[in-house]
Amino acid sequence: MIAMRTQERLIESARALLWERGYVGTSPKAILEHAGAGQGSMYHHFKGKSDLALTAIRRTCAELLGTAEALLCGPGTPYERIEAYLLRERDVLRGCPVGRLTMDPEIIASAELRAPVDETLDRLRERLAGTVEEGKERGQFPPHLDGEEIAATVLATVQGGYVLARASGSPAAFDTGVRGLLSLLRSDTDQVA
Amino acid sequence: MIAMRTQERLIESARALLWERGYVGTSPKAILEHAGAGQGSMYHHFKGKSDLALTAIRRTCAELLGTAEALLCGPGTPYERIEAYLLRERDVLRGCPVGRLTMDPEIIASAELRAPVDETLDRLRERLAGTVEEGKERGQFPPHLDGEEIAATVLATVQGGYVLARASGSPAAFDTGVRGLLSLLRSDTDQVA
DNA sequence: GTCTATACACTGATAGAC
DNA sequence: GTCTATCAGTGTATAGAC
Repeated sequence: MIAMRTQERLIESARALLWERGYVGTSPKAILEHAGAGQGSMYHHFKGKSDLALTAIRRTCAELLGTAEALLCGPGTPYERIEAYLLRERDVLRGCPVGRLTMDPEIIASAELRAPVDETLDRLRERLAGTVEEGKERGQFPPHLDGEEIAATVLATVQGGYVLARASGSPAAFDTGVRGLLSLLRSDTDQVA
Repeated sequence: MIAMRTQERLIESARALLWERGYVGTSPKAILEHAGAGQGSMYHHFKGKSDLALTAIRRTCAELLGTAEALLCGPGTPYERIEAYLLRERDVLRGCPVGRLTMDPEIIASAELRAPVDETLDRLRERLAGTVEEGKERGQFPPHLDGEEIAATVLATVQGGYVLARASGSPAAFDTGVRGLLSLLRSDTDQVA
């Protein structure tokens, strides 16, 4: 945080605290202390808490979408790309920095704050759905599977995996759920390139 | 709330607010106002906010577990029971009253508050795993599926379904994810009683 | 048992000095 | 741009009257 401008430190501090404590659980004071800034700085660069949060959330969403799309548009067969997305390294116990926001009452109550979250998960679903459809065309997945449905299942398994892991205090439950999903997808996979 | 004793009204008010706003987002004042009680009542019946929350959480966990086990131990084949659990009526946009607590930093930071959440989701997984294993014995599911893994996948799909639904502001995403999961389970199902 | 009164820190925001 | 000072309201908890 040392070599950043104050505005930048505020955004990064807000991102970290929103991930850890959510919107309701994050106070301007906590952000300012984390950023090493005085009370007035935030109100110079942003209209208030929600304005700073919106900037932070948009950046987090963009980053997450970039990471996921890189894997889903990368090399390999459709199954392999979905597998890569599911098995990618994650800080499981911290939860999903985007998904966790959906449990925050003030994020859901604000159309503006919810919008980037909605858009991010929606694009991820589209990308996953496209990958499944491509797998069907290539004969890797059977035609009776629905791309949109499987996409939602894959994304839900990931988001719910975080819930199970955090409840148990261990990443194991996340991995177990993912392995189960992969075994179901493999059952349907003709091992064809 | 009219015919209840004050203590009971406090617990039910805490349950409602914890579901809607989480632990961090729920203040004693809000609980007292919702319950129509004065400031002192809560501190007569409970040691403080966390003590009341613990009582409320335990009751919510017991209720959820009861509902789920009734379906998973009910009539029908293993597949049908899992289907009944997945398709049961839910207030999807409100989220899971137990699962949402895992995104609360103060619940996770407290071993005492996290314990009932952990135990509830763990028992649910065990019950689901047993159901899958039973399906394997009966020849309804193929032997290569792992009961524990599929149980985690099923539970994660439900928990993650809430996330997708709340993000999009519509229950549709939950249903889509569940349909995808059921289609994967059916692919592996020999339609045998 | 339930109430009001009170305490003290924190919340989100503004004013104005530098 | 950043700071300190200040504000009205809220958060969690206690004291003590009834």
